[in-house]
Amino acid sequence: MANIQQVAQKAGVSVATVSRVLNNHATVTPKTRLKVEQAINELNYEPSMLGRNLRNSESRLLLVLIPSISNPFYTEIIDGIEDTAIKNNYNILLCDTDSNPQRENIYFNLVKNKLADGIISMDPAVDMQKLIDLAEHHPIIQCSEYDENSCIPYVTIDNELAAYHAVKHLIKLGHEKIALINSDEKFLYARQRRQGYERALSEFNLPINKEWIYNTTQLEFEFGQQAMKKLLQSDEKPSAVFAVSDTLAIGALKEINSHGLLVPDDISVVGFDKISFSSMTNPTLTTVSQPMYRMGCTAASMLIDSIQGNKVESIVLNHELVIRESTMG
Amino acid sequence: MANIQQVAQKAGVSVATVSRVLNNHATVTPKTRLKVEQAINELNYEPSMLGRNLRNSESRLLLVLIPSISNPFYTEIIDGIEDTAIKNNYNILLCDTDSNPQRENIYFNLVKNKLADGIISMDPAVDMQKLIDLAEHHPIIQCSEYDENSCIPYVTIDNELAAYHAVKHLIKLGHEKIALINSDEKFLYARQRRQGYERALSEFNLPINKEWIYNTTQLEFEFGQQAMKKLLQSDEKPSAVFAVSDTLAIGALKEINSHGLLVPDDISVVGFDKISFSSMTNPTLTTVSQPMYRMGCTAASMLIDSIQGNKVESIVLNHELVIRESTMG
DNA sequence: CTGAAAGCGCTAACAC
DNA sequence: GTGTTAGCGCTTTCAG
Repeated sequence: MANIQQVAQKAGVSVATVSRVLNNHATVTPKTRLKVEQAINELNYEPSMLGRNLRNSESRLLLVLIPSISNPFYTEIIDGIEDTAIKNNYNILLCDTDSNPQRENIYFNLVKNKLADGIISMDPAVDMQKLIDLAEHHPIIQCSEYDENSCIPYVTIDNELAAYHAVKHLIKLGHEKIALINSDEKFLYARQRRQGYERALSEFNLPINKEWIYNTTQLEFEFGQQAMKKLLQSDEKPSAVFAVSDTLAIGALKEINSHGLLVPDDISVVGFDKISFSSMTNPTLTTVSQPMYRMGCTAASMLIDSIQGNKVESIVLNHELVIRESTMG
Repeated sequence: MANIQQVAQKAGVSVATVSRVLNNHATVTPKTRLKVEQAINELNYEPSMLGRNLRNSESRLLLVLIPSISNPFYTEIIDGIEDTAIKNNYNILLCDTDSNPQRENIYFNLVKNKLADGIISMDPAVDMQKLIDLAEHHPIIQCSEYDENSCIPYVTIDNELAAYHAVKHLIKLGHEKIALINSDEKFLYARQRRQGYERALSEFNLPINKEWIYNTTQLEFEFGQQAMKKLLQSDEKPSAVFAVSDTLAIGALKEINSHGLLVPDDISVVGFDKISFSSMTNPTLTTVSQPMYRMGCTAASMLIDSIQGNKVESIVLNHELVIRESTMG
């Protein structure tokens, strides 16, 4: 692969001039510019980002940390991030951390080592202390998941309010025995959604029954099934279930089905995230929709802003309750 | 951020010695090594990959091209790639091409520009000519999808045989009216799977009915629904459906359901890929399982081999038919 | 408007 | 064992 030297030689100019042509520095005669462009074409030359980045100490690469590529929730957010990044002449690097600290470390090092300019973290299981340390010297944005105590900017929705709305919807339908399938409450969003759940119940003077609250360790379908199985064993069966993730809700749906019960006639179900599969279930799933694409765009804009040395403020976006068959008695 | 110079100065040695310590070149006195390590710690020094890569002209980054992060089929493959890459001290960069040639270009440039050492392409819609051109100077492996005429090495399964097995399974169950929901036959796997479908029918002297063959333009659920809708309108309704992707099969399932028909009693359904959702549907889906994790591992090994200058041979792995409720009359 | 030259951070010959 | 130095490919002063 040719380098800038060879192009310069072929064009009969200096490397500086070639560089000027490459970077559109207006101060080049059309004639020399033409010569250089010809040489570039003939040699099939492509500038090396490595040299450029080393010189400019920037990589124009953004890291996006996701716990697992298999969670469909992230799909649209990433589209938003990617579109915005490309628009600003950045590229993104998807980092599947698997919630594994060792992998996490690798990606953090990419930033420390100047191979990436900043990070958008969407991993709820991220090592917060390390992220905070990194944020001292490098631009970092949290997306969807965040830490309220750190001063790392974030973009998210109001999880408490969203959960409140979901549960209130069930109450308005006449449900009084509403179960909660929550994920691990070490995650902030899990704690917030539980608060919303409890607030809705309290507001309508419904008791909070511990037997109807189940915490899963993970978000895969199977954990939703397991949770539902347990809930169906309780002394008094709930008549509705709010799951903090569509994947869990879909698992619950499956379990309810396999017990010969009907949704929503016997039990109503509400999920969270509006993943694409949620309209393929039978019945289709009522769920809380986050503005995922916009969330991604916002996070990317914030990160790029931050890279360019600007101060950025955290943002809370609006959610929306999507009512479908699983709550349409 | 400190650089190697400052470390050398602080430790009272030369940069070469620091470099030796960093790269574990045994020829360093324990005493000096200690001094250097101390300086590294005090300065919080992290070597810059940019400098290192420029010097070594390698990035130890592998590009993985996927058409869309939302297709669950790729999840496990990527796990395999990632594990193997990390084991060999490489990192991977997930590239969501969206089957958009412009994005594709960006990623190709990363390789040309030495920011990545090689590519694993899983995008069936990739611009083959460009890929072939790139492969002349850069290590490239095709995974799952491939071009039979290029000499780019690939790892895949025998799609024709897999489809043959799936359809034969339906025939053995007594089905004679078997529909095919295929994707766009500009893709090799689509052509191969159709061949397998036709071979099975021919072998049992079943006619090939054009009305029962439907080609979708995309793989999302909705396209499976649409296809099934069309098939249910045909003069003679099929009694079984083979879809070349689980996502399509799930869409078909949904459509059959919403017509008040039962699977498998009225219509049996077979999918392809064994994505995680396929066990969450009602009924669970019979499907063809590819050894995805191993496929990913293999692709990564081949790529790394290729980067290290070795010749690599294409590999065909075995598939497996997973029989579940959707064909258990 | 263009060229010469320094230097980004690092590694590997080559000396000593 | 360790230091000196050239150079990876590029951009950007500074002169002219």
